[in-house]
Amino acid sequence: MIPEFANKVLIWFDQHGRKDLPWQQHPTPYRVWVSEIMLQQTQVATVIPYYGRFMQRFPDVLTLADAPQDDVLKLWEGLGYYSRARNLHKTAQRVRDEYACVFPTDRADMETLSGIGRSTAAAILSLSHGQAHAILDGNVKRVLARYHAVAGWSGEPRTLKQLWEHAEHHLPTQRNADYTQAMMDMGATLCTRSKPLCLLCPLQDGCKAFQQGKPQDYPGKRPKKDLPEKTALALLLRNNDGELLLQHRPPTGIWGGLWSFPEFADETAMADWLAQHFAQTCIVAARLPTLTHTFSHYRLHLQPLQVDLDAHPARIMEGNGWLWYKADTHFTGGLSAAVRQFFQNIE
DNA sequence: AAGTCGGGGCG
DNA sequence: CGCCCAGACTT
Repeated sequence: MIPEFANKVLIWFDQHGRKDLPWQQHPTPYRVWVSEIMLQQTQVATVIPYYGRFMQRFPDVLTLADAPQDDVLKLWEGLGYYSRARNLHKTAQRVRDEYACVFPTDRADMETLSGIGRSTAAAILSLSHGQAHAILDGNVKRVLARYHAVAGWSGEPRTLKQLWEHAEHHLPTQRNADYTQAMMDMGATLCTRSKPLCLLCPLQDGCKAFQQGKPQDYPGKRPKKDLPEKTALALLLRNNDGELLLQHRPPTGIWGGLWSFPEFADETAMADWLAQHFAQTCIVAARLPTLTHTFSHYRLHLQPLQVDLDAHPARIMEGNGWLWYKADTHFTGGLSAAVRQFFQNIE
């Protein structure tokens, strides 16, 4: 049975929906899963080249599970939210070890995997197996919030609950994969955040926000709070081969698992560290322009200080989370956008 | 300059 | 449960 809402969505999909996205070709759970994780944080146009490189390097879940984490982060470089790449890797290993490389087909089992919550599990099972589950990503939230004039912000539990109820209510028992894709497409191409194309929308008739004449008022906005400002020093330590020291960051926190310049709260901390590791006084060769990086919850001002070593450094720093970065050689670890930008500037 | 995004993790 | 965390991109 296909409810009227879903019927309209499906008719629109047949004419206007996207059917040629890379992950729509051979939509196996693995291929859909990787695309969904990438799409959680990034728009389709940006994801496509990343997805192609990722599938080329990791064509199946076993290849991904067996790869070094550095390789995974390298292909994620620039996408942000690096915990998702780490979760992707971890989940691949669980699917290899606990499910013999075959993704579970039960939604509850799927949701125990790292990085897969209710909506992502539903999307994978819907798009790859046609199972009838509702999704609720940002696009679908917008469509439903407008159609039903749900005013609150989806970060509020009761608003989220209402949206899930609407999503479940409209679910068709047939053509679920097309319906899921259609809802995402409508949110992305028609029911956009600003300037929605209501005149082209198949749901215009029943849409409460349209009737009110103010689709832009939905969904409700996250209450804003001002960002704390933080500052730190980034040490650009150069040895006499012209190589720069990179530090493997801890697995959690900002830029987790990526490689970046050693960071210090102040020059005293930096000087102490240099004295301890290189028996060298801290002679700052250059103070480079401050880099400002904005995260969702604070703004970071990084002051790069260049220090040149006069003696050849001991090689004890190699391995164990440290390396000397050679500008002209291939480096397999992941770099944050800030570090990459920095390297681009000096090259 | 401000808004966006789904899920993890903690108390 | 309620709250905070994470980053590069679009508008």
